[in-house]
Amino acid sequence: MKSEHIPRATIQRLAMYVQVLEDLTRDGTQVVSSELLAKACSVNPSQIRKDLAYFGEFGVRGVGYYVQELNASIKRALGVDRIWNCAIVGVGNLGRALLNHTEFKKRGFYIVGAYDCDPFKIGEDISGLEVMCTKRLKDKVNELGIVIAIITTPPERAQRAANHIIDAGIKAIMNFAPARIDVPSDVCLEYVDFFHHFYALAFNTTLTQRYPESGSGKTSSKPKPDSSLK
Amino acid sequence: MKSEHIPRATIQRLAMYVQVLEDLTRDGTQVVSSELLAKACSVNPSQIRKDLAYFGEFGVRGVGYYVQELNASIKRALGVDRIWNCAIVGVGNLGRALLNHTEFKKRGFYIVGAYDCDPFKIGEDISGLEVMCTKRLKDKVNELGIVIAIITTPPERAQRAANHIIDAGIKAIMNFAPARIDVPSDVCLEYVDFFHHFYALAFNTTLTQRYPESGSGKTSSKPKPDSSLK
DNA sequence: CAGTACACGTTATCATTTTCACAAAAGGTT
DNA sequence: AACCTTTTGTGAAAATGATAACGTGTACTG
Repeated sequence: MKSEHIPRATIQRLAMYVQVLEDLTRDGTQVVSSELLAKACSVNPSQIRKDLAYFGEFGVRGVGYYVQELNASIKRALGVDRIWNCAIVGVGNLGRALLNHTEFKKRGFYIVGAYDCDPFKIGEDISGLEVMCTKRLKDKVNELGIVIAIITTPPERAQRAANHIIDAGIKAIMNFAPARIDVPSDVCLEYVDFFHHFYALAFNTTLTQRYPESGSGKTSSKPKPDSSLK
Repeated sequence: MKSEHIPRATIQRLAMYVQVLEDLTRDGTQVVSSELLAKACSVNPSQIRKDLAYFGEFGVRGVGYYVQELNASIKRALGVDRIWNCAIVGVGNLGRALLNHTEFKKRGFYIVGAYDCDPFKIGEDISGLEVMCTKRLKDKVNELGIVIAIITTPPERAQRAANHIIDAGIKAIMNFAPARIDVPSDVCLEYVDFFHHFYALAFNTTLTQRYPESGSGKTSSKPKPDSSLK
């Protein structure tokens, strides 16, 4: 029913539910059952009910879940019913792409600062944001209300970037650089490396081609529930 | 020791090991123990030995693993010891960013085609690649040897893109669009949505701030092994 | 050339996560 | 107003994944 320890997998699924619920909202669907939601997400219906049970009771027995209400509840549970101000550290290809990515604002993650150690980049304007020296991050944290730092440096400079971030007192880091970094235990850290997903895809594809039997050669991950959606 | 069903988590960790092993290679390290590798990856040493055991015996007792050799073995196990030709479907901000991302080629994923349904984009040249109509994908698959399709369309067009891809006979899809899609069971599908990671970060951060006790408010995921690295 | 320390591979144990199964509650129906 | 259908919430069972413990092979030492 409430808190205790919540599996990481649950959090990831909650994020997925939000995605589907927003699709449903756009479609104008009012109510959804765990069964239907489960199908759309390729998970087990009980799974969904269990996941939600960590945070409270959001459904109506015999009816299902009110789409918008559930969506709002999950977002509140995840802590994404607010605005998170972010700074980007490392203005290379990827950093620029993220700065131009409109989805950030839509999802409540506002990029309010861009930092780089390259003197040639400092002063440059990217979609209305002036690139500043990474050393100035510390001064700007309070002024801009930065709570998340996004590392988009080359791998060899990721740790140094992290050090600046930690020094600036920021407690949440999203690391896009393909390198492991060390941070104090009071700092939250997430890695994004989509090549890991590519590796997984390559592996599954190779498997499927070798043993074309069991569906899409899943390793043992997701179930294959029905596979017939509308 | 061999095959059986391999957990998805294992695959993801293997990808991480590769990353660390390549760092070690650059540093000139010859041999690494499961203990050391484990520390660098924040996992349990047994975990690493177990993960590797799915694929064979790669170490030497009393010594450890030869870094380069192990790296090559893992890559072979994952199926990334070859070149995978990819096509990008959807040439928006994100698609362009990926097209310009040099890391793809380094990792063995060659982007050999770019497709979009917008007439204004067709014909455009992006880093040496001519954008073509998505409908032409089918003709080009064999000619270019495309085996992976990358969807970078807006969410509402993701399913249509997927349909074209399936129709073209491609069996592996990497979906960057924030939308669930349906594919036949013989098609491998992976999702990349880094907002899921942002949600997880937001959640953990919120937790940590509420209950600052247990380290970085981990839900229950990774261990916190030692936390002292060099 | 024994002896010893080390680190892997493997089996066994433990913990967590997922699934199953059912009782309780809501809403509609006769 | 009682009944029936539906679908949630939840505890128990099953499956899965992670950790610990142990035995084995390697290399090094004296």
